[in-house]
Amino acid sequence: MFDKLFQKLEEKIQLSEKDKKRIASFFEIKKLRKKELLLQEADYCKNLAFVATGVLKSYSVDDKGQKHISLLAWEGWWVSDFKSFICEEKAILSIDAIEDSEVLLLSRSNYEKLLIEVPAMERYFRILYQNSLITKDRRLISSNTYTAEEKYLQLIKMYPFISQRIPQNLIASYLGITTETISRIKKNLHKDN
Amino acid sequence: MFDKLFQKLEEKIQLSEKDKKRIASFFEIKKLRKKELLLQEADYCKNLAFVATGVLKSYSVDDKGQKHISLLAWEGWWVSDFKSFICEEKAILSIDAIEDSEVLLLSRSNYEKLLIEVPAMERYFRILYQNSLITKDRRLISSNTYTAEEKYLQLIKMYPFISQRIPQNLIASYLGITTETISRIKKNLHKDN
DNA sequence: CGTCTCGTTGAGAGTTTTCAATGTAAGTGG
DNA sequence: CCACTTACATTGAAAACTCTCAACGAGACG
Repeated sequence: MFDKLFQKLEEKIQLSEKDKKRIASFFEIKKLRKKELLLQEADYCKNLAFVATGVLKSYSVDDKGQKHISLLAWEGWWVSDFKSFICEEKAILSIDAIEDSEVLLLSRSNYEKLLIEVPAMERYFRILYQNSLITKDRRLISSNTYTAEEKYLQLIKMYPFISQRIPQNLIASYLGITTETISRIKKNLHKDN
Repeated sequence: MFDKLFQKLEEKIQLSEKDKKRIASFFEIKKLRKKELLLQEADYCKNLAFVATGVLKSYSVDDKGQKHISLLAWEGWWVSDFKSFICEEKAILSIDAIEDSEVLLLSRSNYEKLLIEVPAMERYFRILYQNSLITKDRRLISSNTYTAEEKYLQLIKMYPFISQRIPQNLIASYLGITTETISRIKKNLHKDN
């Protein structure tokens, strides 16, 4: 269960066996069935979740009841309603499992303790957030700059196998467009060949 | 010149006078005239910039020559092409001054040194990035969820005085819409009163 | 077999952009 | 101080893009 976590941590920082044991002790293991909720909107987000296996999605729901996916979290990714987790406010995101999944949960107090007791983790999270910022920046530029078709093509290029694992309607929601629009984009692409 | 920097740092971490002197030694001061470039697209982004006074904007230019502002950086904000800075790639963003400004530059090698020599700065940047992530997340959700009018109103609510300092066409670019659209939104708002 | 989920298609509606023209305020050099 | 230029905002009309709604189809699953 912790293999994936340590693998990801060790991409960015060095850890002794002792560190690893200490780190593991801060996490709680949770299994999720497909569609099961990890976080319900308006609850407090008590954990940072590391996805060991499976895929989760985090999303918000607007006034008209439409879902907007903010993150697709695969194995090796972290997911939470960050603002709720950090600021101890009510969550505006919900999080659930797209497939049966296993996650490692890190509570707020354990997060703080971990950062202090294992200084390398302070560094790990700084680097993780630094990289996430880069990704988010590009997504934001992309979202404001490109048409639906361009955004879709960029996504496919970045994650060629995404449609084998994520239904089209969720991909659409992630891109901020409708599933019908994707359907038409695919049709046009075929025409052009 | 460094007052603003220390003020911002001390919102998040504690610093001794000795730390402050050490920190200051890593920075280089630069003054920018209105419209002067801090970073040119396709150059390498060699610095993290802290805005001491003034406002800068970072933006990308698409195939059609249109500018898309990714960040408006006021006093107390940091700005850079993060990906270029961290990964040492060519920048896709340009950065210039909207007003006469003063910035403090932190080079890549000084950044690394600073994080190691002053551990509190590791913590500072972790918290800074953590908060930036929260903001970016909300912007991304907003960008994918709301209409031009809703996005504009949200921005005005968040930064009531923004239009006193930032021309409308730049605000439009920041929101990923056109200045004409903002003009029409304002017209409609007056009608409703 | 029936139900549920997911994707496709068409037609019409809505939003935002594009392009072009005009207005207005501010800044510069003579 | 005026004339000229430049930057920025407004308005209209047409075009482009994407959505909405509704119907239909295909596959998975119990």
